[in-house]
Amino acid sequence: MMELTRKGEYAIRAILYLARQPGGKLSLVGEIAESAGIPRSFLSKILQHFTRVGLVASFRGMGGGFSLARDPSRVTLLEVVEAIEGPVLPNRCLTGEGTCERDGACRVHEVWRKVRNETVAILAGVTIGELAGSSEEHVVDAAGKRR
Amino acid sequence: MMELTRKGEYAIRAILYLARQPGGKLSLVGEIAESAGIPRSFLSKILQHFTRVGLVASFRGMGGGFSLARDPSRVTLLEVVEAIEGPVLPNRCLTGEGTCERDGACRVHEVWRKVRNETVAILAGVTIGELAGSSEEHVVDAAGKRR
DNA sequence: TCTAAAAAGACAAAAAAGGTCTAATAGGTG
DNA sequence: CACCTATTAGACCTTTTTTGTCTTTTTAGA
Repeated sequence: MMELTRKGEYAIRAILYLARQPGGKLSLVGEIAESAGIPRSFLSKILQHFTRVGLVASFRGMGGGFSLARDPSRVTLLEVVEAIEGPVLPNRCLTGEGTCERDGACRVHEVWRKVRNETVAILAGVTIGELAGSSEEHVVDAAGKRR
Repeated sequence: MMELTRKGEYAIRAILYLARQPGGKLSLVGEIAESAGIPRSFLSKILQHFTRVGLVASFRGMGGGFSLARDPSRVTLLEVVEAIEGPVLPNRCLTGEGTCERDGACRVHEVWRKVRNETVAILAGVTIGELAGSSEEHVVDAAGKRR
């Protein structure tokens, strides 16, 4: 349970890719897609969404491309994930749209709220900058040899 | 993101229903279904699964029905949820089946592990007995304090 | 043996995930 | 301006998962 979708994973990979580029440099969809192993058209959608939401900046035409709209150290993992997957809501009753087991004072409800709060706290506590951190840590890639 | 499926919700409701019955009493599928607002045939499948897993005991024929196989105070919410939804794995890379962003030392990985651990701890820390407890106990608190 | 239950398994509709394709739009450049 | 390049928009499609239903079989008791 509680799996991130492929789209979510792609989104994180793409953002990390952008975060690793030297400031100001623009990346093309195709470039990101190939490097991160993401279907190109699908990635296109994801980036468009990030752009609409303001997490990513885009430029059209020759010399165009994508870049992070903010400094990686000011973007949390929570933002990235929620932008793509929607708010963290482990249980429908937290949305207010239903009663999870029909009693007014549902205790299960509380448990899920706790789970959500913890999850949000963890995801909000880590930034893309930290995650992308200079891979002096050695990137020896098995499949997609990248520079 | 991270939503419990309807099946998961039904499962919790059904288990809570059983937990509230006087010890030794058997309940019929139809009875549970109606009382908890669950489609009967669907619930049937859920109960069958619980039975196979050993969380619920079933008896056929006249006078048959279902009951919890253990004391409610010895069944955790984690068990119930995992029995139906599978293990708590917020990210595929935790399963070992893929690399979430292809670097050997993936830091995102660590974050998801933290999320999983916290979630598991919370769900394992609550028993069905506590959740089913007679509602006299009056849950006052907003933040999650449970007397 | 008759009846009341659960068990098993095939089937199916609906929704979500995962992805592709084409046309439109905007920005540079000669 | 004409042309090339890259994103944007949106229609479309396939597969998988969810959410069920229905029918037949098995088991147990009276």
